[in-house]
Amino acid sequence: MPVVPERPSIEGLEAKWPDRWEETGIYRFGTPRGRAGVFSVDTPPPTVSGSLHLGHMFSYTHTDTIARYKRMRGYQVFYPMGWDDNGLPTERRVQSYYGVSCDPSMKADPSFVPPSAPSKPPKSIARSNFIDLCNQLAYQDEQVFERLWRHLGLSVDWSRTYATIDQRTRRISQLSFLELLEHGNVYATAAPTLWDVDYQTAVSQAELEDRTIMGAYHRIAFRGPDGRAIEIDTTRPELLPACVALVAHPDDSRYSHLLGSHAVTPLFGVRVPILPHVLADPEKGTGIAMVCTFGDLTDVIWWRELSLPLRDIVARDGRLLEVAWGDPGWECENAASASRLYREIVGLPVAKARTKIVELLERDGSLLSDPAPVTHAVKYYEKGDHPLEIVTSRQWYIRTLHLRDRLMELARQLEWHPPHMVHRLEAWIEGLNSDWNISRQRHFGVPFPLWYQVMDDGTVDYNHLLLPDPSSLPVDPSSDVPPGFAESSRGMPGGFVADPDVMDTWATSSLTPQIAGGYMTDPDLFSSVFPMDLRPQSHEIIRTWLFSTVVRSELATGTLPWKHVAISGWVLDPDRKKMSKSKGNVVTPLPLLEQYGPDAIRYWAASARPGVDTAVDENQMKVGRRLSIKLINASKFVLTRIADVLHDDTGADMTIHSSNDPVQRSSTAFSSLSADKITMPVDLSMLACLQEVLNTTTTSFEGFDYARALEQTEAFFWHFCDDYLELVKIRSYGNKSVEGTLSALSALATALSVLLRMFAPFLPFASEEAWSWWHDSSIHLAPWPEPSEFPSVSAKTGRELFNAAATLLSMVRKHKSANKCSMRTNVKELRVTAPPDYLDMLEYFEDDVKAAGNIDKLTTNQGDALLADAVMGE
RNA sequence: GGGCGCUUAGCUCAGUUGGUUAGAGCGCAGCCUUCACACGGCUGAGGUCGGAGGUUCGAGUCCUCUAGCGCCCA
Repeated sequence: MPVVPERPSIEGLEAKWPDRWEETGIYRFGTPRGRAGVFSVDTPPPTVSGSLHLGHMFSYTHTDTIARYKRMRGYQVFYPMGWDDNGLPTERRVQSYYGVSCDPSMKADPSFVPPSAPSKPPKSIARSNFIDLCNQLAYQDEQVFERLWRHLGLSVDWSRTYATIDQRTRRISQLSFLELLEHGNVYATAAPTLWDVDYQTAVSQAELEDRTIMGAYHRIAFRGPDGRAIEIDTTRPELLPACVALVAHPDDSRYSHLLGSHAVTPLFGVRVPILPHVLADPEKGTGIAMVCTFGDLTDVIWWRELSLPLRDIVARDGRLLEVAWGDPGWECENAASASRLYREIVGLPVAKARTKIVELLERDGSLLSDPAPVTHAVKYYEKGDHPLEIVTSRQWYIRTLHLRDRLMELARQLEWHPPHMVHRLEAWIEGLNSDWNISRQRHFGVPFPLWYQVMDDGTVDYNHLLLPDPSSLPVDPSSDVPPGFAESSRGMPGGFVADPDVMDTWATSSLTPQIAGGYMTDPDLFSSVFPMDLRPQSHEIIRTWLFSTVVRSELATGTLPWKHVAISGWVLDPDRKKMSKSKGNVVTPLPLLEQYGPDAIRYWAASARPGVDTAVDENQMKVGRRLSIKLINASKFVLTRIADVLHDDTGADMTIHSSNDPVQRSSTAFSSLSADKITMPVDLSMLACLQEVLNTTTTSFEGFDYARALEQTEAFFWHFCDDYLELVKIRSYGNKSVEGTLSALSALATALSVLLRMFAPFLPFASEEAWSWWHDSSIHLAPWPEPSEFPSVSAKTGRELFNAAATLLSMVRKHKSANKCSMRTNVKELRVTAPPDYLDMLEYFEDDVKAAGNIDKLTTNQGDALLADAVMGE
């Protein structure tokens, strides 16, 4: 039986409601009734390694307000949560948490027990034991995350949770790969690849970032065709042994006489061609550059476009490789001398090799001046600590370059909120310069579902793929065997070998609409939810997550994966600095949730405009907390008024614990109230104002502008409490006319019902609590308020009337405040001077203002402006 | 270097197609406690909208230039 508590409170609501919501399954998606009635959300799964920070609370709240609004609009809301647990972040977390490292060459230990404390130095363990630890730790983290999300009140359907490493995801990810393969959208090739030497894995364009670092130009002398020196500036002299050409701009008159001839490198005596290329920048250094395989991406372009030979000297660990000077591919003037010099640097990490080779050049007299410091932009893996190297290796690529025009078209078809965020994607597509490398030389990820034939001479035939039966997916090619082969022929002549790599984490997480929606596994579901209605995410992952998801959707279905994308800003620390672990200014959400309550955190989050970076602001949280309390108290007031006045002893739908003695009084109060009982012009006018606010709020929500919706609702609510409740308080007690009282109570009930529902997407706890005092079912399944719930409004009862009454009431308050009186102080006489149209309205609210202001007599005079002069009582 | 965004009260931010004396919250000041709310309420004082120029009867709102901050891309 619903009860209005005597002392309502927001304390403990976060412990009470999530369990009930779960028990009653109000957020379950259920069986779809067709695509039109569904609103589907493709939430980007948060990375579970590490901890949730306030930024997560922020952006996921934005999404939740939209989901709740759509649910109240009658949509079946498809809103699952996923965990992004595969990939490097989890590996790193396991390595540091347990103090272990993965050694793929070790055999699995079936009795392996994880170390209770991190071991130092890290203990090497087998790949399968390592993966077990990854799975275990990710699962633990996911439990913590889910509790936090529930605490925040996300209206997620937890029965549909997925993880990017789980069985279903691996199956869909591998199915999708085979589909790409079948349609020729993925290919493998040995090519120059951006490589992180610490993680020892390839890195894709999307994972790069430029960092400006200090370097130095070293001017070194090559021997020109006429024996004179050609001066070259380079920041990477250690790559001199890998030099394969010199390039100058074709229009650069300083070097045009040299083009087509050859130069000889210092120290190693290698004869290299001097060639023209437009990318040689005459402004840079001496204007003529050495091409090495490979110092940077421009080298790759020159190497490819000028058909230069390959001289690989950087190993995957970032150290210089052994080189056989004088052998084919390593021709030079004096192999013995080249070998002797190279021995000084072989095996060194590139940075050390650089120092050493500068010494050698200096000794040789080929270093023409002291190194000149420069700052320059260098490519890094976004998670890495050392500049990327470029190594040649075999990798799988998804074809994306040829899609550029189509992707641009798709980018513009998406509805962006806010719209200017489309530029981020356009700029990215514009700058695409390579196909998408999806091979990663890591462990905890989705393996490529394929093997290669080993020929009779023992070499691997990469052109001869061995594919699994799709029904057998997911497979792990390192332990499963291809159809028709036995495990005993693994690695043997005539047998097979597994592709050793796992897919880039984006290659899997780009499939979230397909994973959550059951692509190729649940066609009915998929057709009910795809393309998804909404993709919420933050702006820094537009080029990665959003982009890659659009690519995969286009390749799989030829459509966009979603209709709308809503971008959330970043959460900045209270000083408006970006939060980062290294700065130590990351704000953890749990203490704030406990201190202010989830509604307050949601209020702070929902107050931020879509896409706008927002500082952590505890003041806003306090305001949200106060709003929740106010909502509870106003609800108590309205419901108590209704029950106290209209109680009778026949019904049994409501119990009131009123002031002194908790008397149980039953009432059929609400059946006595209805829209047609609302007859008083002020009441009708207040509802007309509310209806207007409902209209604008609904429009805001339709445009995904939750912040404006909240602002509008909140502003009216304070107006309602400060002015309307005060105006009708006396009348609602029912000591004058029955008609006036019923009108006030009916209007209060209507307004409260509408306002609670308008707040429900933002303050799901407080609104549910107040709603539960007079309803059996959840407010979150209640319909969004509709115009038909409001009484019709005549010209006489238009929106001005309520505001006119509030203005006069405010003047009375101001007068009392200026005279340092209590608001209840008696006023003998209020003399109102006002224009005629105001005086016409006054008759409709005169009694209410007199009651609210404790005014004995109200007299009027006609005048130009509204004035009110109060004669105070004794 | 190219692009995007921001710059409005002490602070954090609204200001939708240009239109009456520019708004909110916080903070601040003053006042008010039986009768929904002290985990409160009321009232008030604070900006001429980064700068310069222009279009217009009229500009925070449009245009040009410019300064600073942030971000994206190269």
